[in-house]
Amino acid sequence: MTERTLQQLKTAETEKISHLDYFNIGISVDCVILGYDEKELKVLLIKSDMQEFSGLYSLLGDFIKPDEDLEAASYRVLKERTGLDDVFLEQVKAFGNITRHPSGRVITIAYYSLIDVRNHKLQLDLNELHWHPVNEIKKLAFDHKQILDTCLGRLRQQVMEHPVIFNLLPEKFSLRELQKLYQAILGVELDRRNFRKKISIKDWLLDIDEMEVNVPHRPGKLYTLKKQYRNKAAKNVVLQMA
Amino acid sequence: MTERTLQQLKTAETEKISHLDYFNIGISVDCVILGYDEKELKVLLIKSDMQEFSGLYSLLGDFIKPDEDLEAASYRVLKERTGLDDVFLEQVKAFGNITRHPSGRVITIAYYSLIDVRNHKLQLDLNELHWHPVNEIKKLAFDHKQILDTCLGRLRQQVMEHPVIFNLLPEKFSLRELQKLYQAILGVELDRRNFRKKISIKDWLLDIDEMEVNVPHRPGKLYTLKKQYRNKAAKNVVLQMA
DNA sequence: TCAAAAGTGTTGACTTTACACCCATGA
DNA sequence: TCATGGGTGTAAAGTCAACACTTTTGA
Repeated sequence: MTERTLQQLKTAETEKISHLDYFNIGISVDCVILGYDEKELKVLLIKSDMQEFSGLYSLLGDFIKPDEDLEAASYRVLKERTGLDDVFLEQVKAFGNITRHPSGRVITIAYYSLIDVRNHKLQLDLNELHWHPVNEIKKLAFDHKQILDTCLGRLRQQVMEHPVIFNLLPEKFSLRELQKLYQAILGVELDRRNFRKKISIKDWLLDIDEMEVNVPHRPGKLYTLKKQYRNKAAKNVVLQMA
Repeated sequence: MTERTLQQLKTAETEKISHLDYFNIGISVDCVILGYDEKELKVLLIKSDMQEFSGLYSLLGDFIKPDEDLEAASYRVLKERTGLDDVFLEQVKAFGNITRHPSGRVITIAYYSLIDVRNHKLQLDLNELHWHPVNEIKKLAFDHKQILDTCLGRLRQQVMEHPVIFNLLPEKFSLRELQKLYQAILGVELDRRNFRKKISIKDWLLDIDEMEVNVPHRPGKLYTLKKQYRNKAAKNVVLQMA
């Protein structure tokens, strides 16, 4: 870390003063913004600007404005950081340990978001904002590692029940790309034939009669998610016993 | 409603003044406290003391204190209302619509709790606090109907994966009681033989070599949940694709 | 002609469902 | 003796997992 960077850091004390309006209890949203780059699941992180967490990365978040819905605050964070506003976003849970924020009492509401990394040609280099492979993350500022893990757990839970994973892919994709993405999220190897069978039973995909181009092997068919499944809000899962 | 009751009601305005400390954004917890009385799943509700919701019932909740964990606040509400403190409690999600509370901006974090109704011989008659069959609830104060429905959905989701349902039963129970409880929660009829098979595979239960007494039919064996499953905190569900 | 992945079915193991009879108890 | 639920097994259907060969393309 350079001298210059050190001087720019806020302390918990200075942040507390600048956000004084919020402190009895402050409320924020934190977004686990996930993307996929053909190999790995990645999360968008920013270098923490708090001295207490110097050198660590943190999730993207902000305080909620008094006249702003929870979802609106999350969408605002997303829009500010990625330029995207038509994205999948789902609340996971609230985190509220007394000591989780060094500036004072801050309860945060965690969201996870799935975006197609090809859609944002944005200012990633600003603000030390970067994609990080989720599997390589050991430690984050605040309790953000715990938040990340909780959100990844929720994603794994949703992924076979609901067609949410497609938010991470471009509009047209091959079954190979889709399978690799499932494998990246679930952390398992899947049998190719069984995978294709399972997906075809779900009847989520539309065969658009196009083929891959510029692949160094036999091109596969391209598919797209059927329109009726392209909602950006998740539904509640209801499992049945019998 | 009597004249006397009307006079006691707070208005949003008076509540706003008395809770002024909390308002930029107020944060509360709301508890969906569920019990089971051998026939139905019931939820503990209190008659709303806000004029805006006069005649309606609401969940039990309170504002979070600045030095209090989210879970601690929920446990406090439970303890105050039921006298119980060793109960199952799990966070579901936060609700934060701008207009959800007439006194101002209040974000609430919803918990659901499972208790054995036989354990609390408490002051139910005070404060118009009563058990209500969940299936008969049409409308509640605030957005509490939505919160209730969301919590019930979460309960249904958890119930076959994790041994949480036993928190609603006395320590010793028969398989019939257990089956009826599953049916009440899931809203389905289950085949008795298949149910017993499925439960026995899970290996959650200990045969304590006692029989039901005072039943008007052949007494069934009594079981108890094995000690290793008797934790009061739920675990995250992780579903696997293959 | 090689490397890489596409495309495609079958079998056996396991899981789930549907279903019926006799037994023990209290009223 | 009747009503109620206890206790128990099997067969058929459905689902899931394992597995291999031929084809198409680009290098």
